[in-house]
Amino acid sequence: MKIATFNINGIKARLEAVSTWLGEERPDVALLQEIKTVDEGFPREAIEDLGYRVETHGQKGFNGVAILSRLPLEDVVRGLPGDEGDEQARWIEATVIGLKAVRVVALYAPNGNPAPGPKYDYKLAWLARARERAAELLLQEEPFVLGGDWNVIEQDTDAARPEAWREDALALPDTRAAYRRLINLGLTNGLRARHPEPGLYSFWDFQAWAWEKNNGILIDHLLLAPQAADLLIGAGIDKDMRGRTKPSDHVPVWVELDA
DNA sequence: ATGGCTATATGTTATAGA
Repeated sequence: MKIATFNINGIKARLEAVSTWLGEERPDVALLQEIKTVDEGFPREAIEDLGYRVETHGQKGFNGVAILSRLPLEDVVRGLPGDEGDEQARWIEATVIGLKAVRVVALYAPNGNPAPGPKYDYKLAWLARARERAAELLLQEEPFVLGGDWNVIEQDTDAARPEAWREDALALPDTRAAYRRLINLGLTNGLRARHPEPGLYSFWDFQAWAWEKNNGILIDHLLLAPQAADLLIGAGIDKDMRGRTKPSDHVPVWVELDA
């Protein structure tokens, strides 16, 4: 079961790029972020025609996540628990029925800038809620994958220019600490389990020739429960997507599981 | 700090992204 995460930065602008990618890479499951549309605005038929089931959790203009799957989906749940007043669409779960059942989450963590401030407070609270949900899922002792744009630069080697991010909400010590508290529940970073080397990135800014200068950061991650890490076969980044026509500023990151 | 690119909707400008 190949599971990819991809922040597409708007499905309306990215339908062609996403369709081409699905056809070439054939992920069994695609966890999408920043669909930037309400559910009714998602081009469901176009994706279904490619052989994918579609489950969305959208909102108007910003955010929004989706799960695309060539395999059956069960028990779809929308929203991250822990704050009834949170109206931002950043979390959707489903169980994928492959050779084994795998619970997957498509998530879009808050950016959090400017920090300090209310947006940063929301980010830290959101990461704490994600940790609580992960702890709940771990109690079930079944395979799961938390895939998405975590908006966290885990360590300086995940940025081409770490000094440029030192004061940024993506790399501040409190951000890294909140992320580590989640990882330390016992989750495995699928890409890093196979590729620990520096210089791997999943985002390059649209501005200032970031792509041309390879000024990137790694912030899109698939975090595996122990029962999913046991099934890990391989992992990678579809880096070439960033150099194509009308790209997203993110590229897909994927894992292959024996499931 | 400024600057600058992209997407969306609030739409000939503002907001958010990272």
